[in-house]
Amino acid sequence: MKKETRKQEIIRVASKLFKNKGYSAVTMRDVAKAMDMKAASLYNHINSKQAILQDIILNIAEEFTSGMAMVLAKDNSNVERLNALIALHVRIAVENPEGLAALNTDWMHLEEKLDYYLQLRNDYENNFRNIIANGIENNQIKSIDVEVILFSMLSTLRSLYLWLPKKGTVNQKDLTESLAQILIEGINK
Amino acid sequence: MKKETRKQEIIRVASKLFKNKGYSAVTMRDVAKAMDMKAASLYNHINSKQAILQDIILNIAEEFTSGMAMVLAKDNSNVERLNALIALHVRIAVENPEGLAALNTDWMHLEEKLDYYLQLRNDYENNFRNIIANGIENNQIKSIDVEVILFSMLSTLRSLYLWLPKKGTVNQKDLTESLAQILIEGINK
DNA sequence: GTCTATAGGACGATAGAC
DNA sequence: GTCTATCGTCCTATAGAC
Repeated sequence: MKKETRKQEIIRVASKLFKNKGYSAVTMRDVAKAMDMKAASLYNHINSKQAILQDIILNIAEEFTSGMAMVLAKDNSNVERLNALIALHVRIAVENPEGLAALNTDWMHLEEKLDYYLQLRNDYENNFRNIIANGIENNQIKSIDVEVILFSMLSTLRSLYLWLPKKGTVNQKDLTESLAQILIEGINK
Repeated sequence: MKKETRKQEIIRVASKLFKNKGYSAVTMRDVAKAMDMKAASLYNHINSKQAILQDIILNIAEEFTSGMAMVLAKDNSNVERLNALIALHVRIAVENPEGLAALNTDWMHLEEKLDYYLQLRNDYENNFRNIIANGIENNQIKSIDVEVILFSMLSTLRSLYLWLPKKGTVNQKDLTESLAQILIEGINK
């Protein structure tokens, strides 16, 4: 494990604050206070408040993009691919719940990088949708409105960051299996 | 249908802006511009920006509370109760997606009314959890971690506001049925 | 690399004319 | 009920000393 640079520390502390109050409500003075320094000093390490948001959101968005590429690279069934995507979301949520919060609630405050982010998100959703649609075509998944299935799965997976911190230390494998069962097999007996 | 007062109009316009940028990023000058008036004039109808947020969030929170009370008043099975709660969330999301956005993303910016909101939300979640737990006890619902089921269902239902506007006019009954099938029966064939 | 000081503007809200 | 003018405060970011 490499030692955390001052810049990385600022970004980590800022993402925690962003999670609690949102990007717009967090001031550079808040970040500085949490870092035990003055706001002006932050600018020796980062270029702007906006640059912090970009760093947080784009790193995670690109992690989802490469995760999806790996899922699609394997020659698995559609249901197996959905299971792999559930594991991907759980892993990223466990590793960086604060960053995920910013991605989910503050992406609209991106400025120059907004279009790039939206493109990544759109591509990801299209790939997710195609897996579901293929599953329905091949009679592996129930013939329910693709958009409703996509929405339901993504809503749950995208909300993991809200819920994980409450659980203390989480057994990643157990959670992935429970979620897979609920999202794919349902809860009815 | 009673005629909308100027105050109600301001709150409706503000909730639309809050949905797009969040409470903190929306200024009273933004609200005034959208109303085609000057910021100072808003204060003849509302007491403060905070009062607008309170009105939006607490009205919806109380609607969920009374909806839950009605579900619990009927002598139905636990699975039937879950179906009724799905219908409740769909109805409120269709009626007021902008208000739901504020409730979901800006509740932490409530000031005096924060504790009251948190109490309503906590009570609602406890009732929801008990329905699931009773269903498991009575062998109607699969024996999966109650918290994971609760989280999964609430995540989907609470995200409806993000997704409904994309669908244009929604058939409320069809959506409720699709969601019920996915959330309760699963997607696997 | 941290500080003090401050530029330059936006913020919520009020006063008072009409 | 809407306006103009403005108060006092806070914002991001920079300049320059140490």
